[in-house]
Amino acid sequence: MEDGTSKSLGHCGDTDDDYDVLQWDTREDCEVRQILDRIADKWSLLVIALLDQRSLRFTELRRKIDGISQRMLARTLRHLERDGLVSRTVHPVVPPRVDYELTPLGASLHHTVRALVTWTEKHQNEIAVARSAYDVRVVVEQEAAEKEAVRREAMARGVLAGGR
Amino acid sequence: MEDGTSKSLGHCGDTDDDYDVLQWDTREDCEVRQILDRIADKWSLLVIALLDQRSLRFTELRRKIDGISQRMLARTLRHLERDGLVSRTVHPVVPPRVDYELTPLGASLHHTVRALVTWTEKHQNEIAVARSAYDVRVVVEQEAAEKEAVRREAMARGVLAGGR
DNA sequence: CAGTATCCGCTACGATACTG
DNA sequence: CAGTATCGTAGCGGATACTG
Repeated sequence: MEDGTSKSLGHCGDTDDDYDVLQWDTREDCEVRQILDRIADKWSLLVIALLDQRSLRFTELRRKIDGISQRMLARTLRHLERDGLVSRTVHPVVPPRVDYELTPLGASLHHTVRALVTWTEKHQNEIAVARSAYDVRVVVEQEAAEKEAVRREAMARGVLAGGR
Repeated sequence: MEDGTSKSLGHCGDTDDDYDVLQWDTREDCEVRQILDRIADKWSLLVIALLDQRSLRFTELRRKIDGISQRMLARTLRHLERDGLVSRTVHPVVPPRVDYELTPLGASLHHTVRALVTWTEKHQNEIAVARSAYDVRVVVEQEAAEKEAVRREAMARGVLAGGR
């Protein structure tokens, strides 16, 4: 619907008095943030990765991406098209046929996306281990806290009893 | 939600009759998808990128990340901690001091995150151009469609008038 | 300072129905 | 087939208040 791209800026990285080595602006309205949020959303990564293999039709994408609704696929594709990452080709035949493929810009992104996916695949076991370790720690700490509470209460009662 | 299928996972990439070169499972419940969604969310990328510079305290992070609420920062940090990407160190002093830093695992991710950010910075102008081009196209097409509609209506009325 | 707890609005998203 | 339009809902995320 609306779209707040009224900002003229071209590079928004060097303003605050308090910034340091960070090479990238963290401000909310920064264009980089916006683009990043768009690219790194739930479906875009999937679509980009799939389209790198070859161009695909709407329904092919739909079938390949488990759990996506037409709505979200259409939305995602339009966003990617708008950002110039994906091109849309309508073949005037019946039944209608629409092909999606990565633009050169999109293809250049894919290299990075692939790296991210590869990293995730490579480390998913470590992450799984870390998660269970964390979950165990939380439970243990909770139990310890409960015992501590009981102990204190008992002590307080002891003091009370002694003071009478 | 439900998950009735007894998957022989361990590696979940090769089941359907219709799969191709894609090296990564697109299914919703796949662990890779879940991890990706977590890493690539609105704040995680920021936090990881910031922590690569040096370890930071809670409030330092809060101040550096424009627009984040305590709630989201705490949430994000706990998620990252749970996934073993960030370590949390409590210094028992007053006032309390808590340092966050990347674990080796988190540091290895950062390399990839950095690549993503760099790509975005590099191509933000191209994307901006693509966007305005797209927006113009949409407006033009809309206007054309409206004129077409008017034309047809006029023709229809003409036919009606002639047929009377 | 470094959080957690509570409330709550907004919108992202899915399900469904309809169009060219 | 390739979408758009409409509606209902769940949960993301912000604001505020409270704790250790």
